[in-house]
Amino acid sequence: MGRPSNTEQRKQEIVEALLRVMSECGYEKASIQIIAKEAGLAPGLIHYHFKTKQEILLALVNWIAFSATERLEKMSEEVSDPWEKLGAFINARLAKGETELPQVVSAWVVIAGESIRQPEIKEVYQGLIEKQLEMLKTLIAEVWQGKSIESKEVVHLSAIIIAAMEGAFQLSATANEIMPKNYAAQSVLALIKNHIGA
Amino acid sequence: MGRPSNTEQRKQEIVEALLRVMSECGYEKASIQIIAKEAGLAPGLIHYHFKTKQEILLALVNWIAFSATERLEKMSEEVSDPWEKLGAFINARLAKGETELPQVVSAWVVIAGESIRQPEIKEVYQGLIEKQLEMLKTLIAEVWQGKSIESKEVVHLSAIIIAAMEGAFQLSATANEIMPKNYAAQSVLALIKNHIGA
Amino acid sequence: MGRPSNTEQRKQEIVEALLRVMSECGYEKASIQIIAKEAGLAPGLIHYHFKTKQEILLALVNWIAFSATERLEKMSEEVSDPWEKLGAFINARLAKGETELPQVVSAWVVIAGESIRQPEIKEVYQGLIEKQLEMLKTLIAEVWQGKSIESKEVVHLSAIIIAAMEGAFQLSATANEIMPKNYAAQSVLALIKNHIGA
Amino acid sequence: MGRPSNTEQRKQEIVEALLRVMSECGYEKASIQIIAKEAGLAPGLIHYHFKTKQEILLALVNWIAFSATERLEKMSEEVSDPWEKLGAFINARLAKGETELPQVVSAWVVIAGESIRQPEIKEVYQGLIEKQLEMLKTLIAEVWQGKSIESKEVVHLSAIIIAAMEGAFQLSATANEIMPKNYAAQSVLALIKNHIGA
DNA sequence: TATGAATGAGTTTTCATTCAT
DNA sequence: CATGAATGAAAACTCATTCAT
Repeated sequence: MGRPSNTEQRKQEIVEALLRVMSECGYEKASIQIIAKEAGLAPGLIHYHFKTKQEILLALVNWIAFSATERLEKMSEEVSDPWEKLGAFINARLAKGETELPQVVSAWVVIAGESIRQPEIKEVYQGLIEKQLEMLKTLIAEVWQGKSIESKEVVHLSAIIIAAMEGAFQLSATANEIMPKNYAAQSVLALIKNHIGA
Repeated sequence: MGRPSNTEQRKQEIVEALLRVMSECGYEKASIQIIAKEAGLAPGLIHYHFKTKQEILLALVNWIAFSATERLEKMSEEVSDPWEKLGAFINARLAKGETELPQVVSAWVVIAGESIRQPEIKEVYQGLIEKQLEMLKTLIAEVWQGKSIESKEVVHLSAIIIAAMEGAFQLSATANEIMPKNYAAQSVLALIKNHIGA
Repeated sequence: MGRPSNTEQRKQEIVEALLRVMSECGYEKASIQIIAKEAGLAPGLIHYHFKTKQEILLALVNWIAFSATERLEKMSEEVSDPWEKLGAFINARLAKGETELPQVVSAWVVIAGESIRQPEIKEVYQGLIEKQLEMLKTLIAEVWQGKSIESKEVVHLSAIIIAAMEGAFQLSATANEIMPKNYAAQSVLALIKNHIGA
Repeated sequence: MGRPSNTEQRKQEIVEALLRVMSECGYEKASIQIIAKEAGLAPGLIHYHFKTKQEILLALVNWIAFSATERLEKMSEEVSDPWEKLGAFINARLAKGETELPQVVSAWVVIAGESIRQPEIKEVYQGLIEKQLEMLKTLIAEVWQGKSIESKEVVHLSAIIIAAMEGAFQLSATANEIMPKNYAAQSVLALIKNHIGA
C-alpha cells in the first residue's frame, strides 16, 4: 500500500523555505540548492514536488495572497461596526504586532519586482490587489454617508489608500526608519477619517 | 594627441540600455549580452566602462534619483504659491504626460526589489526617499497653518503621502488598470487638502 | 535509500587530473574544461565537488604534501640505523625509480610559483618544508657526534640540504640534463657525510 | 626628422614594471593593463614596443639572466685568489645586502614555474643555469687539488651546489623564515670547504 | 518518496590584442 | 610614439533540471 502521502506538507515546507530565502536573496539568487538546504531537503526532492522553480514562486504568491485574504475576511467578520471594520482592514495588513512576518513584507516587494517580467506572477498579484480594492470600496462606502460604492470619490479614495498601504509595505522593507509599519496604520485611518469628514 | 574620450557618453548609453532592458526583464535577466545588444555595443565594452554589472545598476539608480531630484527642485522653483508648489511636487512624480517614462516606473519597482538584497542599492534608494520626505515636510508645513515642520502630524502625513506615491508607482507598473498614474496625483492632492482642512 | 556517495573518489580523480594537466600547462592554463576532459567528467561536475578552482589546487598540494610525509615516515620506520635512515630520507624524495612521478615534480615547481601569490598555497607549502626540516634536523643530529638538534650547525646544514633537495626538484623539472634526479640523491648524501666527517 | 627614439628606455621601463607586478601576482595575473599602469604608460603603448606579452617575459628573463651573469663575471674579475673567487660567486647570488631585489627572487620562482610550459622561457632559464654551472665547475676545479674540471666529483658537486643555490632562492621567496638568504651563502661555502677538505 | 550526483547551457568577468585618433 | 576605446574569445562559476539508485 505504500507510505501515506505527505506531499502537501512537503510542498508547504518548500514554499516557506523559498519565502525565507527570497526575503534575503531575492528570487533569482534563491537557488534550488539553497532552498533545499533551508528546507532541510535534498535538491532532487524539490523538483519531485514542483515541476519548475517558478511553480514554487507561484505557490508562494498564492499562499501569501490567500493568507492575507483569509485574515482580512476573518477580521471583518469579527466586528460589525463599519468604522471598526475599516480599522480592522487597515490593521490587518499594516499594524504592528502582526502575524505578518517581516519576511513576508520583504518577499512581497521582491514579488512586485518579479511581476514586472512574469505574467503569471503579475496575475496573482493583481488578483490580490483587486480583492483588497473591492473590500475597501465596500467598507468606505459603508462609512461614507451618501456615497455609492462605485462613485468616483469612493473608487479614487480606495485606490489611493491601497497604494498607500502597498507603499508602506515597500518602505518598511527598504527604508524602515522612514516608515515603521506601526504608524502607517493609524496614519492611513486618520487620513480616511478626515477625508470623509467623520 | 591620442584618442578623445567618450567615456561619459558611452556610460550613459549603457545605463539607458539597462533601464530599457530592466523594465522588461528585471535585473537578473538583463544580461550583459542583452544590455550590450540593446546599446549596440560589444559585450566587452560594457566591462571596459563598468567594472561590474552592479556598478551599472548603481549608476542607473543614481541617475534616476538625480533626475527626479533635479526635476522636483526645478518645479518647486518655478512656482511660488505654497499650494502650487505642493501640487508641482506631487505632479512631478505622479502626473501623466510626464517626462518620466513608463520604463522608469517599471525599473523603479525592480530596483526596490533589488534593494532588498543589495545594500549599495538600498542606500541610494533610501537617499532619494529621504530627500523627497524632507521636501514634502517643508511643503506641507508651509500650507498647514500653525504646524511646525517637525511636528508629529506633519511627519506622519508626509510619510504616508510618500508611501502613497511609491505605492502608486508600484501599482501603475503592476496593476495599471487599478491605478492609472493620471488620477493618482489628483487623489493625493485632494487627500492632503481635506486632511489639513484647506 | 538514495544514491550512494562517490564524492571522495571523484574528488581524487579531479585532483589527479589537475596534477597531470598542471605538470604540462601550469596552473592558469589548466582550465576547468581541460581538467574535466582529462578526468573524463562534465565541466559542471568539477564545480559540484569543488567550489573554486583554487580549492582543487589546495587539495592537490595537500595530497602531495601528505603523500610525501607519509612516505618519509614509513621509510624512516623501516630502517633503524641512523645513517640508513638519513639515506632513506634523501632517497625518498630524490632517488630515481621512485613512486614520485615526474608529473609531481613539475607540478611542485608550478606550485612554488603559485605560492608567491596565493597565501593559502604558500601555507601548505611551508608546512611541508617545515616538517621536512624537522625530520632532517633530527636525523642529522643523530649521526653528528656531539651536536644538539638545535645547534646552529645542525640547523644551517639541514636548511641548506632542504634547499638543495628543492633545488634539485626544480632543476630536474626545468633543466633535466644538468640535474638528473638519480645522482642528486647520492650527491646530497656524500655532501653530508663529508661535512660532518663521517 | 621626428623626435629621438626612446624605445630602449621604454622597453626597459615595461620590463621592470612586469618584474614588479609579477613578483606579486604571478605571470598570468600580470595583465597588460596592470603592467601599463605600473609603468605609468597607456596600454596600447605596451604592444607598440612588444608584439606579445610573452615577449616582455622573455625580455625580463633575459635581463635577469644577463644582470646575474654580468655581476658574476665582474665579481670574479675583481679578485684573483681562487677561494675568494668562489666566495664571490656564491655571494653574488645569495648574500645579504645584495643589489638583487627581493622582487627578482620572487619573479625568478615564478619564471621557473612558467618555464614548465613555455619552451622559450625554459631555454633562457637553462642557459643561465648552464653558464653558472660552467663557472662553478671552473672555480671548484681551481680550489680542488688534483681534480680536473670535468671529473665526476667536480661535476656532481657543482651541480648540487647550483641546486642548493636555486633552492635557497625558492625557499627565501616562499618560506623566508626557514631560509633567510643571509645564511644561505655562508652555509654553501662551508659545505664546499668541508667537502673538498680545505 | 527520497537522495545526491550529473549535466550543460548560461552568466559575469578578464584580457591580449587591435585600431581609430 | 602615444592614447585609450573597442573587440571577442575564453575563463571561472552558477544553476535549473534530470537521472541513477
